[in-house]
Amino acid sequence: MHLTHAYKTVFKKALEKSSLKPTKQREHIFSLILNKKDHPTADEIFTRSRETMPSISLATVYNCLETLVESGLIRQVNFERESTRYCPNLKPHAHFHCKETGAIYDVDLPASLFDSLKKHLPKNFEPEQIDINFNGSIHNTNNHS
Amino acid sequence: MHLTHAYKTVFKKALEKSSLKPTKQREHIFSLILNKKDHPTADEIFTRSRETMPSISLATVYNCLETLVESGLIRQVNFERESTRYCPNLKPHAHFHCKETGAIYDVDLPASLFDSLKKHLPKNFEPEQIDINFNGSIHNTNNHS
DNA sequence: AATTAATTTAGAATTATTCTAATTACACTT
DNA sequence: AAGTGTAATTAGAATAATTCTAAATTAATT
Repeated sequence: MHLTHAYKTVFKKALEKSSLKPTKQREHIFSLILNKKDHPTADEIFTRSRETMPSISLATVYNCLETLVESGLIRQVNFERESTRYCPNLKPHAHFHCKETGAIYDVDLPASLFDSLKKHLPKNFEPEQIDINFNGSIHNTNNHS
Repeated sequence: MHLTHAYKTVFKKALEKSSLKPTKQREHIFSLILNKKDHPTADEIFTRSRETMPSISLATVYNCLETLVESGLIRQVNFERESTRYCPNLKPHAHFHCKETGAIYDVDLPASLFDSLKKHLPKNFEPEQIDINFNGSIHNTNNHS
């Protein structure tokens, strides 16, 4: 679990811009999220963290996640009232939530689609974020060969 | 707080289709949501219910809301991990959440937009519901007259 | 009227998250 | 190197929305 040099720079810059410190714990959690992009919950991140940093606490995990979100390095993803999940994909995209497995998939979307969504808002509405969540199931595509 | 004849029929039909009973409490809560469409939380609905039905319990409010959602009469609306809110608008629409006031506004969207969203899913992904949530603020449009 | 099944109810339990207060780590000065 | 100040981490308590449980009520059916 390790950040590449490039990500290390991004990490430091992003935190310092909000005058936050690039600590061991923050870096550890960020690298965890970058290296397994399965939209883990805080608790899952806590469990994974402990494998390589046994002294970290759950409160720290929550704190670090908050600072990473604040500094724009990761995004929160919410489905209904399930535990918040975390996503390092910063491109414009939506999420698909499989109601059978609970898994979450990124769905890339063109920026133009977000633009046409915005066009439907009254002129004085200023959106900062747009969340698009699909909920459904994933069919088996059987090959009858 | 009263359902029109038309809505009473819709209400009964929808519940009976899922073999649920059109009880006083369910009707009361449904009419409350229809008559003040401000996306109330369960707790707000509980408080409002008590004004005219003082014996209703919070558990019943949660139960009724669940059955109303199940039978398709109302929709749940979630923002981040805030309390779930309830919405009787069944047309395709999105929600705008004002981060200053916490208010939620319906944003009507053409069905075509939902269709083009769906086109970006892999072929075996079967969406059942699409939630679109804007988060932002509402500007003052001053009239310099 | 008796029986049955569904609904309502009060309160306990659960769970994700936030809060609190104490400790630790670190940069900066002397 | 020791001292100071600030931010970060930590453990555990507190909070809040929701769900669960088991008993009581209601309504429909025999």
